[in-house]
Amino acid sequence: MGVEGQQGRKPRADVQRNRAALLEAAQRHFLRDGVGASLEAVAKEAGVGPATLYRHFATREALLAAVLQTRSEELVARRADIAQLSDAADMLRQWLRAMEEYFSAFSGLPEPLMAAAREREPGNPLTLPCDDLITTTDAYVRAAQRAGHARPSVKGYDLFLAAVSVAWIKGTGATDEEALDRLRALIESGYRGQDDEK
Amino acid sequence: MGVEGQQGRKPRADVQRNRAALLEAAQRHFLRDGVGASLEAVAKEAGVGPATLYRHFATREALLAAVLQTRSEELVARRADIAQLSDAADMLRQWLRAMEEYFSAFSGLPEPLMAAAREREPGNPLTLPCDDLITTTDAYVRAAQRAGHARPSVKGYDLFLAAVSVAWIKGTGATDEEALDRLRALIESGYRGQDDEK
DNA sequence: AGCGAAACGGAGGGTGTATCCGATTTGCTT
DNA sequence: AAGCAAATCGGATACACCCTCCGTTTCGCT
Repeated sequence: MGVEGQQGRKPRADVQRNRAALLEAAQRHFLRDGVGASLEAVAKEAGVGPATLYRHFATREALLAAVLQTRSEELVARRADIAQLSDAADMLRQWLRAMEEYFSAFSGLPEPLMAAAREREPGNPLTLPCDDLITTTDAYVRAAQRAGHARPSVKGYDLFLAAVSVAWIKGTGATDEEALDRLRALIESGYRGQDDEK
Repeated sequence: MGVEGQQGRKPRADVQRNRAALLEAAQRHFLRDGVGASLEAVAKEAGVGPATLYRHFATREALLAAVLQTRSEELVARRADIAQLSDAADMLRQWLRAMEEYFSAFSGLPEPLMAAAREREPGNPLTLPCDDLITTTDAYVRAAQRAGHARPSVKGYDLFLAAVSVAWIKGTGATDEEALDRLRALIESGYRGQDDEK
């Protein structure tokens, strides 16, 4: 997986400039209107034509993935912090919370995220980050299970789904923070509890 | 809440015919394409112009609510069956499952449903059925709590949210039935477990 | 400064939503 | 059976958004 070392030509200045302008405009629009924001409007605000936007980001998902890059790095940083904790239960809880906040970056983000989780082809730019999150979650779950803080039957993927769900509900704006807290408590109690099935 | 007894004129035949055709076409399209189906296509398949569709159903939600009427009645029937059970825990579990199936009638249905739950105005035709479901869920939760099968801090609304979430995930088509079962188990374990917080 | 490749962006085709208004259908009356 | 007025219909239309083609412009290199 070596990087092509030789760059036959220096990248054009306008390319970088436009890309940056597009990302900034997209971030604003995604924040305000959710992931369904008008790409036409994004292009206009960035001062470029529609074609330029599509040349830089072939699909809405590609643009979304690029905009999420920053937040993704924040998440990695938080993951490093969390890894410093001593209690496996705390680690899992905080990791779930960090994921949930990541999923809540823009309203409607859970939708394309789940679509990415569905596809096994790497055609979707969101698939890779998604898979990474699931794997990480599974590691935290296993650690919690070894410490006796999680039921053996729970999988990392399950809690990934739970975190996406909470983020989805939050994104609909239908509920207050209090109800969300109760839901989080419900989930936590759900993976902590005994495996008492027959 | 008396019905206006006098009908100055017999309702026109074409009105009823068109309404029925629209509902049938809408049902087919919602089933195939989810709640985002093209209303234009629905009108065409029903053999009417777009204006006729909008005259009968002012918004997509109104059409959705009308199409859901049938399923809503099925749900009421199941509720009667469930009320015959002896075990409060069984009742709650089966009611949650029945709701979840109702929410899964069409792909994407949870979205407008949550939007309806958000609005306090009865402008949205989905708000009323929604409120009814929450109230019913709360009744089942309370019964389960009295029998010691549910934590006291859980509210009906919480489990309504949980059921909507599971339906949403199912609707994304990203997961197999196995993962959904684990998620349901997680939720059940969540509301059954002890209230062991400090 | 000039050249060729790379990038740009406006124009345009396609789909979907929602509304206006002249034409049509319908139920009722005579 | 025929006519009337009101209710209903549906094509035409305005608008928004997505996405792509292609002639024009910009940029890096020499």
